[in-house]
Amino acid sequence: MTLQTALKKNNSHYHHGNLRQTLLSAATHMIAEKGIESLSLRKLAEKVGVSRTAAYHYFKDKNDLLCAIAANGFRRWQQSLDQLSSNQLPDRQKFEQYILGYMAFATSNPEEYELMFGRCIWKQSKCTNELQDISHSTFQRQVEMIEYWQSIGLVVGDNPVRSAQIIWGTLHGIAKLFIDGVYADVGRAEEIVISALPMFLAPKV
Amino acid sequence: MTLQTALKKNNSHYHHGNLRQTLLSAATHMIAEKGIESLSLRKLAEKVGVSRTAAYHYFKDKNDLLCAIAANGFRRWQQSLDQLSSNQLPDRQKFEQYILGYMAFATSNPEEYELMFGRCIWKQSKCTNELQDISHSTFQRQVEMIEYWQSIGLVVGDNPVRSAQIIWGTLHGIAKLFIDGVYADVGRAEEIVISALPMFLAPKV
DNA sequence: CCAGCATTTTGACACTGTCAAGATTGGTTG
DNA sequence: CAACCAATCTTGACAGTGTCAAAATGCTGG
Repeated sequence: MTLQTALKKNNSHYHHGNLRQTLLSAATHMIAEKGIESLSLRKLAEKVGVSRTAAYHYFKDKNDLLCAIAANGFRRWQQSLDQLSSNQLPDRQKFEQYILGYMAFATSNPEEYELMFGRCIWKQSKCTNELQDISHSTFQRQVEMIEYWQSIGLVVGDNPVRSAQIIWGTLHGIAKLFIDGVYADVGRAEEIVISALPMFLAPKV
Repeated sequence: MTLQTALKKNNSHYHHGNLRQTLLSAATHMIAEKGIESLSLRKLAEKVGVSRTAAYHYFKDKNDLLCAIAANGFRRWQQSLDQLSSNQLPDRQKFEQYILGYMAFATSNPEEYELMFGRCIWKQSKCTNELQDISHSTFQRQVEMIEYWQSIGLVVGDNPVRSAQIIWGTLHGIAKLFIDGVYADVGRAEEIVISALPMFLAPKV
């Protein structure tokens, strides 16, 4: 195409250089803007200024690309957890921050969140090894955090895995009801999750 | 096509008679079998033995068809609630049955559940009036049930709407983690939700 | 300078949802 | 009974999708 050729003349490389990264971030932006289901490889390619099948050299599939985006999401969330772990707040506040942080992460990147925890990737069980690994280690880490909060008597229950499942389930459920549009007004999510907090805390002695 | 004509000769009607209902139940079965995303109007039409665009006389859209299926789901769930309301169990058991019933409904009709509460319909806010109405009345009803359980001191909290949101959120979250395949082994769902039950109950006086 | 390699493009295919226009039929009215 | 009408269903067509195979392009080491 003449347009494409002109564009390439301008940027002056047929070999893009870092196409994989470019595709990833463009796709991430498009998804955040218009939603997962309206991302097509062809529109993505056009946006990046490359031919429709160029992505196939870096990603096996469309699914493979989505997995990579989800993996990035897990990395970002892990950084959030790092930051939380390293601050000096008392445990009770830390737990509260964890809850609020989870909700904030989910509601401010709803499409990425959907990719990370939604049916789109997990249901068809076509999950990349990379994604498998990082998600597992994230889950593991959350269990450990809750295990600690439980061991010091902050959180109810005697089975840490079980408590983690329930707490995570609650956060996930509330987040999803908002993200998926069943509940309107995402602003209320924080409010709700704060109300739920006492439910998780062990009765004061 | 000769084949179609032959088939029609056999069944001997060009006018199907109750195509709408036939489409609905065929679609419901296909979805339950192969998942929402692998339902196409064309495959559905072929299965029913009708041309690809026949459905458009009864449903505005593919989305419209999905909404109708979801609405049926809500009707089924309301029947479950009817049955629950009309039995003679003590309140505590009734609440437990509600929790277990919700989980059973969700995990035994995962695709229908996804249609009822998932992003597919709600997110794009292209929800039928019919679906809007029946879902609203279902939500309302659940709030009323929880309001009652709260008024008799069985369930924690002082704000019934809020409690309903949280309890529903928890159930929804756990259900979805299984349905979407984040957690494997759906059999464990019931186990988990039973562990969560005490969390909802007011401390015994 | 050229061969080989990584990278990108072109062409093609099957599949999807959906619209407009035509074909077929059963029921109603004269 | 016949003729029309409205409901119902089909055909044709179009744009969009993911993906594969084969070709084209540019870079790099010998």
